[in-house]
Amino acid sequence: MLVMQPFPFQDLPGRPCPIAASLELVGERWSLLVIREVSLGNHRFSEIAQGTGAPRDRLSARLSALVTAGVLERRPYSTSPPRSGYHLTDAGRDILPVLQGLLQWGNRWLTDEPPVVLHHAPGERAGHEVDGEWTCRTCGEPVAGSPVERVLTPAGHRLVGLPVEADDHDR
Amino acid sequence: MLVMQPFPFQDLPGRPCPIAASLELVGERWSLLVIREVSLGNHRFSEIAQGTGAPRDRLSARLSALVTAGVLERRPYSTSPPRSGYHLTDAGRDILPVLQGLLQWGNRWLTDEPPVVLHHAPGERAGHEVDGEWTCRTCGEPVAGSPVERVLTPAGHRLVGLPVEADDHDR
DNA sequence: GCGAGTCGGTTTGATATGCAAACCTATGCT
DNA sequence: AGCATAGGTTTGCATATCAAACCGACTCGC
Repeated sequence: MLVMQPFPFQDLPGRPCPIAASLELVGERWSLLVIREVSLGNHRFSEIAQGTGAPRDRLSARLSALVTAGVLERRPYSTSPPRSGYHLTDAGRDILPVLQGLLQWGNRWLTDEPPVVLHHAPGERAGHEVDGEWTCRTCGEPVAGSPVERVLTPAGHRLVGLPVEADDHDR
Repeated sequence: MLVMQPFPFQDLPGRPCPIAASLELVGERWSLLVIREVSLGNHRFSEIAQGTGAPRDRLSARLSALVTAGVLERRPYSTSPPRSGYHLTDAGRDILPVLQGLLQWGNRWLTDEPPVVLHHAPGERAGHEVDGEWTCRTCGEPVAGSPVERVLTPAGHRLVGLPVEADDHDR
């Protein structure tokens, strides 16, 4: 299932952490908005530029980086002139819950009148606004509020407090 | 429930979108890692600096911005010398699912040997790794894969395709 | 064939931001 | 006094970002 380049966690500036690693790939400005646009069905350079508001040179750089990272793929839709659209890979689709989390957080805390909300089961009578929470697929329980333990592998550093620096009492 | 400043969605560079608005507050480099550190129990400047690896001046700027945004609050823990720690507000705690999403995505796609994983119900025999998904609290169904409709308010622009520009055929 | 327009970028030059390292203030410790 | 620690701020330089101009390949209308 691992199609992307293994990420060198130990090269991260702070603690070796999957969150920091993820942000190295998709945390730069415009990157997540590019993924949003593509997920909305806007696959072309000009559409993504309009939807995000990103400068064209930044957009070009981000698109290349996201393709290299394996989050997007280029897919030709015309040979003359040669034109390609950008589409989500499996990894790209798998990051959409993060965007839904940001959407819900923004709607909850930043406004009384959300410009866009998600509706569940839109055709049915019982359609309702999505009220998302992060839930464990294995046991069905919400992750927030459950007893959760963070388990570290040897490279994982200490979670709380300062790491013990290399001992220098002998110099 | 809205304790933060209402965000001017219409001032965003691209479409007026809660995701973009959220990223304006927490999308800059180091911000989400600062929130991660505080959520781990590292409340002091030097602890956060160590845990994130952020330069001290950047950290200072991010902490101030996050306090202003209402994601963190300063809480004095010593009067002489005057010292404060940084703690999550309700809004700050509410963004942790986004970090869990990034954690899981990084663990899934960036490595075979995650440096840190979340374990559910650690004391019990049935403890297991968290396999999170974004689920609707109202109906209990996963959001991914369900029929979901994006509902726009008037300010929400078109989701797909380019917006119709102001007509200029008469000049 | 010719001019205008579109698409997907790249280049340019000014501005803003990020960075490491040094510095500063207040305090405690001996 | 002399040194150490915490929590920053300042400095000087490097990098990234931005808006705007430019470019090559093509299409369309005539």
